[in-house]
Amino acid sequence: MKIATYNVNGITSRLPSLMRWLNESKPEAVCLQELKIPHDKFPEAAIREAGYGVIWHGQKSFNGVAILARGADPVEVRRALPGDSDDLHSRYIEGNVGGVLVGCLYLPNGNPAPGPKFDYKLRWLERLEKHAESLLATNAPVVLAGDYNIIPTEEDVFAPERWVDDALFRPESRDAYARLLKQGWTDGLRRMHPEGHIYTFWDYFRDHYGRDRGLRIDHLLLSPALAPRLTGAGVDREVRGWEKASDHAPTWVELADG
DNA sequence: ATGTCAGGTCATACCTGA
Repeated sequence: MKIATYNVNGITSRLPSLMRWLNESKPEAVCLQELKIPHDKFPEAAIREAGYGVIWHGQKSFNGVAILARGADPVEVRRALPGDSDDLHSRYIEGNVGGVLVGCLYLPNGNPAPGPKFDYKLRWLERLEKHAESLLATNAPVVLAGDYNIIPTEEDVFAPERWVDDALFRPESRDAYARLLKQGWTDGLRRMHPEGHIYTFWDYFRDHYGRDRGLRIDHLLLSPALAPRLTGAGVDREVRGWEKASDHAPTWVELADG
């Protein structure tokens, strides 16, 4: 099965591209981020007409996450990251798809750093680490997929020296990502492609896509029960070049039947 | 410093977030 993550940067603007990509790529499960739409305005009918069941958690203007499942309805487990009931951002949803527990996340950007937004990012990361640990303790096949807003290493950014003060590349962010891997999670893209630049995001500014000045910030982390089934991984980077594209490209892993 | 999207509003010009 193919499991993908795609930050759509506004599902209203991206609906035609999303439909085209679903039809061409036919992933079994998809995590969407940055829906940027009120919960009751989500285009559920269009998604279902494309052959996907869906659960989502919208929010006016910002954030918003969804899980799509081809020919089935995801079975929702939770729609918030545990650990702070006062955090009302729609940034996490979790559900079962085809025997795999899928956690769909949109990690806070955190800029400017330092500052309250960066503090929020670090608190969110602490909660994610705690929840990820509890998921590992179940020994279930789990994928934590989404826009992490973290550049894991210097290989994952076009000009690392320019990003040292950015919340996406600060040591605190990279260290948290490294701690997730140390827990036992496998970075699907890097496991299949250990060397070289892989980008999932290109800024709208200054023709970054045309000049391939990108970042790798969309990740799919596989639990030890799932990692042995990994057979492929990639980025549908041509989608970033389509008309009215998101600044992110769909990113995916392929898994053998369990 | 530059500059581009998307969504929203005390809207047709600015604001925030990214």
